[in-house]
Amino acid sequence: MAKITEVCALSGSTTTAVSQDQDMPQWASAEGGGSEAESPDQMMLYYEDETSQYFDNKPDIADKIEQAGDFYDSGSGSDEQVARRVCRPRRAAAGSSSSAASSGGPAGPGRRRRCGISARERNLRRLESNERERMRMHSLNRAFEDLRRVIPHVKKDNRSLSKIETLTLAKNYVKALTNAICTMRGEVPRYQFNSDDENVEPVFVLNRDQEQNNNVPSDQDREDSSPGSRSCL
DNA sequence: TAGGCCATCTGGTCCT
DNA sequence: AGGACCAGATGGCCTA
Repeated sequence: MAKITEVCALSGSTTTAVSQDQDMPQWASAEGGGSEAESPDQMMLYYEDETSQYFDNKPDIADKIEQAGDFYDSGSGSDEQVARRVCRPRRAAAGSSSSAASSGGPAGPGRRRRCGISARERNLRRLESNERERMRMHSLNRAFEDLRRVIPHVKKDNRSLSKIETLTLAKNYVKALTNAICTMRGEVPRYQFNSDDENVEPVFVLNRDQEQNNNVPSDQDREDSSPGSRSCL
C-alpha cells in the first residue's frame, strides 16, 4: 500500500514527489496493437465515398456481407452467428423504464424492425454503426491516455497502465490530493487508505524532471493551458 | 497453457 | 428515426 509522502504544487507551480523508479512513462508512444491496420480516418473516407467503393476496398467485409445476407434476410446463417445471436442473454433494461416494460419480449412491439430496407442496406448501416462504435472507443481510449499522462506513477514492467489500473490510480490520486488540501487547511484528512484499496499502486511523487517527462503536453493540453483556462485545486 | 488485457462486432436500450 | 451508450461475445496478443 502506498503512502503519499508529499504532494505539492496544488497551485499548479511545482509537483514535488519522491519516485522509486527512474523509468519514465512514454504513454504517448504506447499504442496498443491488435487493431485493424485500417485507420479510422481512412475508413471514414470510405464511408464518405460511394458504398461500392467501400466494398471494393474492403473485399473481406464484402465477403462477410455476402455471407451474412441470407442470415439477415431469413434468420439463418452460419452456426456460429446463429449461436451468438440466439443464445446470448440480454441485459435487463437499464432503469427499468416503462417503455422497456411495454416493449415486451424480443418479438414484442418494442422491437425495432427495419421493414422496407434491403439486406444490403441493413448491412451498410451495421458497418456504419461499427465504425461509430470504433470511433467512440478510440475517443475513450484517448481519454484514458490523457488520464495516464496526468497521474504520477511509475511504469511497471515497461508497460502502460491498464484501464482498471488507471482508474484506480486516478481515484486514489484524487483522494490523496484532497487529503493534502485538507492538511494544508489544518483540517482532518477526508480519506483513509487501507487494504481495501486493492490494486493500488502508490501515488508516487515524482521529482520535477520526471514529472515533466510524464506529462508531455499534448496539443489539447497546450490549448487548455491558455491563461484563465486552467483551474487549480 | 491459462489468464489478463484489449479491440472489435453486435444488438438492445436510451436519448434527442 | 437515427445516433449514442452499453454490455456480452469473441479472438488475438502477451506473459507467467
